Amino acid sequence: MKKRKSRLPVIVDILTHNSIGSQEELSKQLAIRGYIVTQATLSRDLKMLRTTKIATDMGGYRYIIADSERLSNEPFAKTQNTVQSSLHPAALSLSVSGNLVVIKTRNGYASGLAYDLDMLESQHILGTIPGADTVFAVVNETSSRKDLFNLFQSFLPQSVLDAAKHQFLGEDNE
Amino acid sequence: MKKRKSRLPVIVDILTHNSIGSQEELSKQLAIRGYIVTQATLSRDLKMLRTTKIATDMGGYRYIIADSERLSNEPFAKTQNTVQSSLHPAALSLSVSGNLVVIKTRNGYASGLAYDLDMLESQHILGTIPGADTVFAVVNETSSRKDLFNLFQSFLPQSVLDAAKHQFLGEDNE
DNA sequence: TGAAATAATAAATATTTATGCGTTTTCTAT
DNA sequence: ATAGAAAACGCATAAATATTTATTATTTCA
Repeated sequence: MKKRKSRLPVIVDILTHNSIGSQEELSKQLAIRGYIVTQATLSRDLKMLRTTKIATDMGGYRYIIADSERLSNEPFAKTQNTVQSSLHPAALSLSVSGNLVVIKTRNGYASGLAYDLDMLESQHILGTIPGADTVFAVVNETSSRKDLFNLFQSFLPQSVLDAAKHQFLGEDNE
Repeated sequence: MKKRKSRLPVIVDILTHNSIGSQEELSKQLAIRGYIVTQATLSRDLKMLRTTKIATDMGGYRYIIADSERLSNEPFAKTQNTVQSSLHPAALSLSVSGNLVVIKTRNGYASGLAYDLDMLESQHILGTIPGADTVFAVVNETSSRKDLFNLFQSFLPQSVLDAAKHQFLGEDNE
């Protein structure tokens, strides 16, 4: 049975949009989607994806995807575009410095947010790199701050945008 | 016995400069430095530090420190400044884009390199965020490329610098 | 086609990590 | 100084994860 190829993107998707704390949990989520595998296989899958379990600030754990898997390889671009265009609830703050946007998230959510940001396929964002609770996004040199503001308007909660508004109006406003 | 406070920075130091693949290994390294603790305690320590085990491309595993612990809290600034000013052997390449420096490292070493870069406390580097094999460093807007070149000259191997030299001489050379 | 090589997987097991609980130490406020 | 609370810790064990081994499916190519 060679389901691995189709399964890995699904795992990425699950981990990105859910808080999965163990391989058993993941197994159940996969089962729902028609993939029946043992924990042993998941251990290998996760190693392959360079997934990693990290403590959340809720006291538990959560699997997140390491950056390089998404930054360079990007073999999973077109999963099952589950990007709900709803505003991203895990975002805490946003700031801009030069061609760089820094988004702080609740711990464990950076990966998911970066993923969703990627999925927008905006010409204004050249690439993202998530940590555990921080996303760096590199901005296209030709994009204006107004472009960015518009982009994030449909992506981040109003409260976050409000707090960051001055960032988009300062100098360099093209 | 309340050694935790003094132990945590040592753990950060050990994980930063060594490839530690299990809590047993870490325990041994700590013992060498005079900290005798059980695995149970290390499990708690590592959770507290938001440390995480990630697959290396050597087929094994390695603990790395999550970014935010170092980015925001930074309670461990002045550990035992074990920053050997020797050139960083894990660095593979360096590139500059705008106010951003991107350093590629061997897998698992980004965290350590970012840590050492932080330790330089250069005014030219505002902050770093490590992934598994990539470090993003945000550059002070007022720093010149020449400043950067000088900075990295004493930090990265000559071969890496050579390959990146043109990056510092192109446009925007102040 | 069919033999050999490769890859994916499960089952069982080994290894590693997390945690409940009881004890001791440290801290805090009186 | 001392009671009470909080934090740190070890021990034992539970829970989770990684790996060994064997099996089956898939690919390759003669």
